[in-house]
Order: sequence, then C-alpha cells, then structure tokens
Amino acid sequence: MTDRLSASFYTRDTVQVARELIGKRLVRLDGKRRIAGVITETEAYRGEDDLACHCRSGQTPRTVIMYGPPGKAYVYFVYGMHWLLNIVTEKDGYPGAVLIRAIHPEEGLDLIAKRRNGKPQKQWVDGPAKLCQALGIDGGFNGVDTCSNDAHVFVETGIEIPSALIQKTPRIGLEKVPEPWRSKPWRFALTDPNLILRESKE
DNA sequence: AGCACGATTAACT
DNA sequence: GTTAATCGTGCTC
Repeated sequence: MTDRLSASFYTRDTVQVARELIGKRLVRLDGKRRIAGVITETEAYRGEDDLACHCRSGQTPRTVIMYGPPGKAYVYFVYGMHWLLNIVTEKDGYPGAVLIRAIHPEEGLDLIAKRRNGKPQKQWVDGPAKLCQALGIDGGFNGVDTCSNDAHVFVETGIEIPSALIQKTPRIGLEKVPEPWRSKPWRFALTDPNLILRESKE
C-alpha cells in the first residue's frame, strides 16, 4: 500500500492545492534510496489571465504540460542554468501548477549533501532550484505522472499544519509582473520549519 | 548582513 | 533581441 497523493488531490483550485501541499512529503526515489522531506514553501500559478504564469501566452511547447491532466510534474529551465519543479493542477484542459520552493529534508540526507557539494545544511534546499539540484531533478522529469506507482518523484501524505503556522505572501521573483498579479497572496510558507524538526525527532 | 551582478540557454516577441 | 517563477560570489557598510 502507498499513501501517495492521487490525481483527485490535484484536480482542484491551484491556490487551495498549494496551501494543502504544505506539510506533505516530497519523495524522490534515487535508485533504491529515498530522498524525502516535508514541503515548507509553495506557490500557485493558474490560468492564462495570471500574468505571472507561463501560460499567459497561451499553450506553447513549453507550457503544454500545464494544460494537461493534473498530477504530472512540470519541470522547466530558467536563467540559463536552473531547473524548477512544479506539479500540475486543475482539470485537464485548464492550465495550473504549484511550484515547490522548499522542503525540510528528513531522508537521504547524505545524498542531498553530496549533490549540494559541501554547502551548509541551511542552504541545501531553501530555494526551488537548489531543491531540484539536491534531489537530482531535471528536464527528464518533465511530464512524469507523479500519481503513477512507478514515478520516481511524488508526494505522500504528511503532517497536518495549522493555518496559524502558514504565512501567505506575494509570490517571489515577479518584480516586472503587473498588478494585481504581482501581489496576489499565492505563496505559502511554514513560518518556522523548526516546529517540524521537533515533531519528527519525537 | 545586505546588495549588486554575472552565469548561460531556451522560449517567446 | 530580450527576458526569465534563481543562485552564488564578491563587495561594501
């Protein structure tokens, strides 16, 4: 049995999914090893009218995944060197995705340390591109169905996080995006990830 | 501690 | 030709 999230979880409003992904567990199967951690930061991008969303220009070769069925990984390349991981949301045909910006690592720490090449632990996975580097996620994962049993990247059920501990803020890196989109409170972040640390140590 | 900038490529105008 | 859902380095205060 598995407690992997199914497509129905993602077949909903993107902002709601982004909120509920906080506290869930992101898992990467690396050979026989697991790299996993609690999701601590997400952002919602939805619809062609959202001028921060890649789909603002309609369906293109890059964005075709976002228009397809929910639960698939949307992995894209930016700034000439970074990969970013999203999970597609909303009904098939309506574009939306949640960007996974940060996790709290709990499994496979040695593999993360290795990929992050000697950086201090605080900088292992505290940004969307660092996260992808740490987990070994690149363009090869674009379009992978995370709900399928043989996917090597997926999300499991996790900890229930009270809303009081979740910060809602505008999305990051949208300096040139016009209002109201620049200021939409579609970023969700755990205020103090150390709360999770304490819980997991028991 | 905080800010500015260069890296480096694909997609879009 | 321009820009980008970023990161790491190096400089200044």
